[in-house]
Amino acid sequence: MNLKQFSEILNLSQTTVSRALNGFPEVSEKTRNRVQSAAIQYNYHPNTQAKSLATGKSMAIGHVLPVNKQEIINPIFTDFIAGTGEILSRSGYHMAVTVVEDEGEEAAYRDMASKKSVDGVILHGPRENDSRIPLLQELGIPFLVHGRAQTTETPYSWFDVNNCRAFKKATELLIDLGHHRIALLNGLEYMDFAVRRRRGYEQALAQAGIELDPSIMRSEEMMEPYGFSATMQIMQQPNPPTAFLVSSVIPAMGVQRALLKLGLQPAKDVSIVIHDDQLSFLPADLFTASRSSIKDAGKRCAQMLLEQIKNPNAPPLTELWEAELIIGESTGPAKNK
Amino acid sequence: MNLKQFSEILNLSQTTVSRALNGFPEVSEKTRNRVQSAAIQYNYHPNTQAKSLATGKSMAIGHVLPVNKQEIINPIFTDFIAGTGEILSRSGYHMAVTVVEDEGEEAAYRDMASKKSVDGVILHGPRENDSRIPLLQELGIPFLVHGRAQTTETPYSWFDVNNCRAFKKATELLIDLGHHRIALLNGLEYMDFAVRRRRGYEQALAQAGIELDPSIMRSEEMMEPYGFSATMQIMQQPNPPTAFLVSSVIPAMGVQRALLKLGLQPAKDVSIVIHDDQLSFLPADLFTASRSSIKDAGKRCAQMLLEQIKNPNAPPLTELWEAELIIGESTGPAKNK
DNA sequence: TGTTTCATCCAAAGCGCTTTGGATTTTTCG
DNA sequence: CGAAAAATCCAAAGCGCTTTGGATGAAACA
Repeated sequence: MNLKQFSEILNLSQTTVSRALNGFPEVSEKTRNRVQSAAIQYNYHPNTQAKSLATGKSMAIGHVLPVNKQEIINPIFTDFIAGTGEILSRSGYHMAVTVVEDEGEEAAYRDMASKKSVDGVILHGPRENDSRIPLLQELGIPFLVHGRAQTTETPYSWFDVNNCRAFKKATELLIDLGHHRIALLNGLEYMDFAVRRRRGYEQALAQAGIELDPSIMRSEEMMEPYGFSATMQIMQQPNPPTAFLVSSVIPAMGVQRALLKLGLQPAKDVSIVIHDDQLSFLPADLFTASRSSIKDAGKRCAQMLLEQIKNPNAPPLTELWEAELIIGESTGPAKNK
Repeated sequence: MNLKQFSEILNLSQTTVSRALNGFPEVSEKTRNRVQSAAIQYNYHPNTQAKSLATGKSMAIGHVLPVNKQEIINPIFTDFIAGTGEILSRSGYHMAVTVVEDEGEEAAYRDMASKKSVDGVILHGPRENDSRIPLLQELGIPFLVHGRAQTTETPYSWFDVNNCRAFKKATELLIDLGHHRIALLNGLEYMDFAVRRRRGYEQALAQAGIELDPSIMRSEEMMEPYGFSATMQIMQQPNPPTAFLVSSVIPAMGVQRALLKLGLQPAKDVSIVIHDDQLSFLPADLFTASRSSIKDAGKRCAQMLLEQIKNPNAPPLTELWEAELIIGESTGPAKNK
């Protein structure tokens, strides 16, 4: 059923029907009600493409997901879009997801711009210096960065969690518990968030007068086997740490597996603090954690992007959330030697 | 830049340019080359909406993701779309992802049909008797089910892994190793795949003359804490099992955590066999597993759906893959009492 | 040379919607 | 009651593309 047919049923012009459905004031309440209930009755929805073509808005926001060399997509993405999707669908938007190999990302954005296939974009996983930001600015697509890029100085909109502070506090907690050798299992340190996390860790150690020891610091993609093997290795070195600071629940599962395998009890023998993205399928209360919901982040990102699409000339929006420090069962006082 | 402007640059009609770009034979190779290289030079891409409107194809395929009461989206979705997306983008399609609350799913499909916003749909997580299948048939949207629905008898296209056989073989493996008390940690048993898995387990036990024992069988959403708590509970019952058959790597991580915590060694004290969807961020070789790549499934589903969109009157396509049984480090002979 | 065929290109009609500018009807008020 | 103002509705132009049904010119043939 298209507008023409639908308006003939109602004995109204296409104009009036369109206006009635889109909330314009030039139509009486009586007519509007009649139109709206008929739309439900006949299950009439305007054709998406035609509407987009006429209005120039695609009513879609894009996610470009790079599949990296290891062929994995970051699993937090699932939770993120659960949040984003909820907000967007409430506003009549949908999500256009494009999966690309790492190098194809720029082409994907150019494509979107040229085809006018999305009204805005959420940028994932910003690097310290991220070329996608100037690209999107050049292309004129409204976008919101989930995270930040340190070295980019032209202003842009972002939403981030205070990773530096979160890790500083987490480290301080461990220090207060008497830990002096604290291992850091960080994410890949070309990612902006990982750099900030490391900085927080370093600041806390410096304040306490503890020297950095690269032999108990690692930086890799946040997968379970990474946590396991790093822990096995680090714990079998001379002078092993008494605590681990881990960048995500996923490698933390590996840390725990390693400790148990080594006959060590979490909390009692070795403390663990993690940054917890609250992945819904992994245990929540197991670890002491700086917690920050990825799903809520998704929601907020969607809201901010929509706001920006609405008034494109407003200055960039930025928002920084603090992580909450949650004491779980994975920390305890350092054992005296 | 739109077609009009672009064709003026080339001193050609819009018709000729459109035909040159879309591979029609009525245009000389010389002209085609000229047009194609100019398209690259000026970064001309046809407007998506206009093209869709004119052709009647949206060049999009839809995923509807229900967020369940626990507010989680199945994490295997990430790996699945990594596969799907790769195939689709190669054919010029993109993915439209809609997140809905459980009840909103039907409305989401009706919406898609009425708005003509997608050319096809991939249906996730079929129930034993799934009302979405007749709905999509009624709406006339081409669709492919990832999985099957036992009790639906009108034919439809599906792709599935032989869950029954996989679990039968896995159970037989354990039996051959001398295990007679085998716990089953299944997924939610209103899901079709879970029913089939249970059936495989039951068949193997029956063949070996082992009676079912509901006290060592569980059925829940496949999350890590489920594996942990079920294992703790089951192992502390009288006459605990010597082996676990687990529906996914995620709860299996919990099983392992529980065993280690109880001071039991996987493989040596208690064997574990899992069904492994090869989630890229969890350990792969840790477990003996019936393995089947979710990403490859995503690829194949995309291909099948595209084929179906191409010839809509062809009979439904179906494909059943066998899982591979991989011997890992989590199984060993049953201990003699 | 005049007639047929190809090869090549084009003008214009849609696809289903929004929106401008105007027409028609109803209400208001001196 | 008649004119002006307000309320309500409509015809038609466009959004940027594809595609039908010709038109045009070059090559082929007799």
